[in-house]
Amino acid sequence: MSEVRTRFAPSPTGYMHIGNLRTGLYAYLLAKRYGGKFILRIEDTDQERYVEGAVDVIYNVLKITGLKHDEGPDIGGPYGPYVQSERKDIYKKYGDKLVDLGGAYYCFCSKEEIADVREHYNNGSQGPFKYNDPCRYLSTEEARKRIAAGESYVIRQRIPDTGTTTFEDAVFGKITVENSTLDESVLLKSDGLPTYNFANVVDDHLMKITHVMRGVEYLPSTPKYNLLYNAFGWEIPTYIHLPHIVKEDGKKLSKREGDASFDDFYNKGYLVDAIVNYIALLGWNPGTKQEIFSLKELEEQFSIEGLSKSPAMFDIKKLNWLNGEYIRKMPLEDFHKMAYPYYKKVITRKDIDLMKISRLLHDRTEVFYEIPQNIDFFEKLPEYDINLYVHKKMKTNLVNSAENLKAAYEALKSLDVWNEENVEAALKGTIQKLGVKNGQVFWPVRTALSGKQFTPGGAIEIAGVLGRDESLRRIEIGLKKLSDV
RNA sequence: GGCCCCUUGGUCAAGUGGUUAAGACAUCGCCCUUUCACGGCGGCAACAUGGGUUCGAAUCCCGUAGGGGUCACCA
Repeated sequence: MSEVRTRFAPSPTGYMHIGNLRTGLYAYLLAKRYGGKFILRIEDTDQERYVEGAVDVIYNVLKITGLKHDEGPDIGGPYGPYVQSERKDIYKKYGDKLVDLGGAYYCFCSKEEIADVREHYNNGSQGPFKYNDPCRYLSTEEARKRIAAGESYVIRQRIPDTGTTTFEDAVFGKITVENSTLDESVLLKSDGLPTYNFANVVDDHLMKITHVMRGVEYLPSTPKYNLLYNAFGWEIPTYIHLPHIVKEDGKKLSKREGDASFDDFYNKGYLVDAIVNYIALLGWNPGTKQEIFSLKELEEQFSIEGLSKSPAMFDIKKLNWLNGEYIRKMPLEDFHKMAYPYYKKVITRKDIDLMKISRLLHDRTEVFYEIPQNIDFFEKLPEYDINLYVHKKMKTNLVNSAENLKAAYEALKSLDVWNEENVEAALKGTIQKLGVKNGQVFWPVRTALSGKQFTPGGAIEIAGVLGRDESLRRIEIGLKKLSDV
C-alpha cells in the first residue's frame, strides 16, 4: 500500500464542534497508525460565513490536543496551498476540464429563476424537487461564447439520467443509489469559488489523500463524488463515514447550550487528555477492555474495524468519570496549579494553605468547576442548622455532641503546637478519655468546623487548614449553638 | 415525501451461526472509614418487532416500526 494520507478539512466557522474534532482525531490516528501523513486543509470557500480569527481557533485546538499535522497552511507542504480560497485558479482549471470530459456543463440560470421554479413545484406528488436545467442541453461552444461575453455562470455536475452508482464505504459497506435521485449540483459558484463537493474531490486528489474521513451527512452525496472521480479518471480514495455524536435526547449537540464545542469543555476545566480519550471512544472500540488511552496509545491501536456505524450519545457522566481518572493520575503539583484559579474564586483569606486543600481535593475532584462549592466553607463558616449535629450512624445527638465537642475543645485549646498530628492526638485522647466511639467526637468537631454535611477531608484535616484561632472560634460558635437548645 | 443509513441494558459498547450475551459509565447494596470522595466486593439491567432460512440465529434473508441523514451558488 502506498503511504496513507489523511486530511482534516474544517471550515473556519469560529469554533470546533466536538464531532468535528473527533473526525480530525480519527483522521490523525489513522495516519499515525500506518506511519502516514496528516494534512490540514482549510475549507473557506463560503465567503458569507467567513469569520475573522476562526483559522486560529483551528490551529489552537490542534495544538493543545496534540494533533500535529504534517502539512498545512501554516507549515506548508508539497501540495499547497492548503487554503481553498487560494486555490481558485486550480478549481477553475479543473472545472473547465470536467466540462470537456463531459462530467459537467455551464449553467446560466440565476438563483432567482431556480428558486421560482422550486417554489411552484408540487413537492408532494411528484417526489423530490430536481431542477431540470435547460442549460444542460447547451453546447459547450455556445456556452463558452456566452461566458466570453461576460455572462455570469456556474458549472454544474452532469449526472446520467439512468443507471446506478455504487460506492464502498469502510464502515457502512457497499451502497448503491439510482442516478435519477441525484441532483445536478453546482460545482463552481458564480463567484468563481468551488462548492464543497467539487473542492473536496479536486483537493483530495491533488493532495493525494488516500482515506477520506467525514461525517455521515455526506453519505448520500458520495455517489456524486464517484461520478466526479470517474469522469476525471482519478483513483477513488477509501471513504470512511463517521456517525454523528448526539445529545441525550438524540438531538444534535448545540452551540447554544454550550455542549458542542471543544472550547466549551476546555473552558469548564476538563482536561484535554480526558476529552480526547473520551471522544476517541465515542464511536470507536479498541476490541479490548482498555478504557484509558493516551494519544500515543491511540495512535498505536486505532483501527478502522473498530469504528461503529450507529450514532453515539455524548454521556457527560462518563466524561466526568474519565476526567476524574486523569485528575487522580496527575502529580499533586499539577493539580494544584490547575485548581488554584478555582480556589481564588471563593478563598481570599491569606492564612489558608491552599496546598493543603489540594491534598484534600486531589482524589476527590472529578471536574474542576465543582471545587468552589466544595471548599467555600474554609473561607467563611456558613449558617447551619443545629440538627446537623445529629447523625444516626455516628450515634450523635444534640446532647452528646455538646458534651463531646466541649471536651474536644478543651483538649485542642491546650495544644502548644497546632498541626494535624497534634490535633489528631488531642482528639483521639478525648475519645479515649470519654470512652466513646470515634465518630461521636469527630462528627461534632467536623460539623462545628465546617457547618456542612459533607466536606473534603475530616475534622483533623480541616482543623489543619483552618489553623488554631479559626478552628477554636468555630468550635466556640458550635458550642454556643448547642447550649442554646 | 423520495433516496440513503442506523437499531444489543439508561449510556458507550464486545459479539460475525452453537457464549451462563463481555467490559466500562451510571444506578443500587455491602465493605473500608471521623462525613464525603477514593478504593474493594456484589446486584439490577439488553439483542426494536414480525416472518423466514437452519438441527441451531443477536449474528443470514424479507417485511414492519422507530430514529437519523440528505434533497442549497453551506460545508
